[in-house]
Amino acid sequence: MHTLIVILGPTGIGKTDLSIEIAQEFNTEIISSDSRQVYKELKIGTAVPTEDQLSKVKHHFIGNKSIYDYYNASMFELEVLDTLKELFRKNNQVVMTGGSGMYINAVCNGIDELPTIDLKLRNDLIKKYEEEGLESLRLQLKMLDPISYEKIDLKNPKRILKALEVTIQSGKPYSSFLTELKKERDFNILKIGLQREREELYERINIRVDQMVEEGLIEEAKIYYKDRQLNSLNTVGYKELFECFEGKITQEKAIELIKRNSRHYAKRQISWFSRDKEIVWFHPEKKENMIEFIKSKL
RNA sequence: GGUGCCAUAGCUCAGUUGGUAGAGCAACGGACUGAAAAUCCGUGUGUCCCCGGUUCGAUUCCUGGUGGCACCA
Repeated sequence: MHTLIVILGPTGIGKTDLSIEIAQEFNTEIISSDSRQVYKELKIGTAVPTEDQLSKVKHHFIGNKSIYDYYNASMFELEVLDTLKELFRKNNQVVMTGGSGMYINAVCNGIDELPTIDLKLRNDLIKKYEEEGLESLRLQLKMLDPISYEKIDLKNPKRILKALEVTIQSGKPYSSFLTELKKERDFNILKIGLQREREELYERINIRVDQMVEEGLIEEAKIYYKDRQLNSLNTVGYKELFECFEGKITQEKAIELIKRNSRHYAKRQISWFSRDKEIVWFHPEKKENMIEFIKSKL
């Protein structure tokens, strides 16, 4: 039976090295489940594995897209399933590692099919939001899709925009697309979560940000300053430096904010993962215990 | 050594005419179905430096400590 070994945890916890060792143990390859490491232009700020690390184990979904491409969790799901089909021909186990909870869920549980949104429609709705405010979008949603209106976080513009664009594009309410069904996969899934003391995790994050700066994060961000409006660049490590380039904050302040925002991000990841009862938690240094656990489940 | 000022949340500080306290930043908790490193929601977390005194009641007033800062020696 084929097994997907998912190694997950917040940013900076130590997934990269560990997953390489686990992949080596099972003589297999790694799928990255990281929504920002897919962009080939973003290297330093997204902490992609080094050349040395990449040479040890073949990685997929790192640097396979461009920041100028449109990409999302559904596309990731389909592409990963394709890749897994290939990989399972030669390996009974495949490792998937990363911290993007929604991307991991897309692969493990699937997400419902939605129509592709016309770019003009999306921009029109955003324009409407900017000009008329959230209340106007709420009223429209209440009319077009009362079920979503009841269920959705009405203070979150992105949620309302999503529901509206799907409803308008398809002519059917957004809520009618949501099946809440978990898609069956033809492989087993083992979820391993990595945990550390909060203080230790934050210390690691702070140190890593300083390292990124030494490795040239500021120069990397400068290259893409002109593209700062892209969603792919609405990313911790870049957006703060763009503020600095605009003269709004000092470089020192930007680095401080990168650290803080990385900590906040880590916390959000912890919240997300803590809901998933399938995850078995380990300390990142307990590699032997993890391998023992994985083998017992194969 | 003397004089003065200060000591309140993790930090910087406000405040209480005596009824155990609140801002900013930081921090903490949560939500999440194609933008997700995104987006959104919620929460003051406190021996008010210490020992006494006055008082029904002291973080607040008083004595004495301790620590810090400034000035004078």
